[in-house]
Amino acid sequence: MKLTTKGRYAVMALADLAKFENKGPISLRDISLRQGISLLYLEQIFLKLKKHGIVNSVRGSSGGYVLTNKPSEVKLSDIFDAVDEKIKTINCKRESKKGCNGKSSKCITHNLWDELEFHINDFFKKKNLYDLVNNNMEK
Amino acid sequence: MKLTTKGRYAVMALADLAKFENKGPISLRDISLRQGISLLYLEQIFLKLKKHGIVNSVRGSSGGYVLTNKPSEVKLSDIFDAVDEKIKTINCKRESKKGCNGKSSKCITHNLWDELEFHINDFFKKKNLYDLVNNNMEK
DNA sequence: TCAATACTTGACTAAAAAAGTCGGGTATAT
DNA sequence: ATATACCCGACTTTTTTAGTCAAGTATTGA
Repeated sequence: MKLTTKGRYAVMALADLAKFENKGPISLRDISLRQGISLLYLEQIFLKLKKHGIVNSVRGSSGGYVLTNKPSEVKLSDIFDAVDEKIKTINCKRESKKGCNGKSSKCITHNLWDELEFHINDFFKKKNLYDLVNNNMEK
Repeated sequence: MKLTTKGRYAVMALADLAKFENKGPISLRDISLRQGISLLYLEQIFLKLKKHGIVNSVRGSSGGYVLTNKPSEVKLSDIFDAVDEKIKTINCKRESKKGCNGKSSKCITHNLWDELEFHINDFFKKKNLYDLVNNNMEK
């Protein structure tokens, strides 16, 4: 069980963005250098972040990206959502073999995965970019 | 972010074992049929479970596997451990590029991943096979 | 005894997903 | 007008996961 780089990079990049918020648009090039993430990969990630309204872009030279909202309003769960970092623990459904067809006759561990999913999502819903940058990690 | 089948299958199979505990050794063939998991794959998984002392084996016909300890004493974290389903969220270390070399100068999100890891592990430490089989999921 | 059952082990392979690249754009500030 | 930087789809490589195979060994029951 692990996070993909996409999710991790997205959070790192946005934390970087939050940190330098007051400097106007930040170019991906800067983030790439500071965080050691491939520029081309970052472009891919920011495309998604933009589509989901988490960042806005400014084109042209001296352009870059800015956060749409205040860091304290950006939940980490929103970020993971945007880059398709889903918490998926059940694929019982695929195996039509035994039990777990959704409604009745759930497989023996079904509830467990449901609960885990909730537990993790809950964790990310409680954190925002402001917490991250200011190291407010005691929540 | 997702669980691998190895971890899921291990839990499912052991829950099955716990359920039929009083019937003596349970063969992998039975588990395979009941849970719809490939027999050959189960063998691989149970090898690991045995190495980690979670199950014992009885050879020969009418042999099979039994739980070493009572279901209530088998934490899910032990199971995941045994089959290498690790919760690994950080690999900051690989990238010697920027920050996060362990001690000082941790990367900006280092604490976050640490905390997540703890959070998930904690979840699994609180659950055991008995809870699972008896659907004691409110913990 | 001997055949059937079931565990043991390492190596191998196929398939899927993740990670990252490429090429050719478009917009804008200086 | 030119350099900077976002935009976008398609592509390739790498890694991991999932599952198979072959060749065993041990034990029980008929």
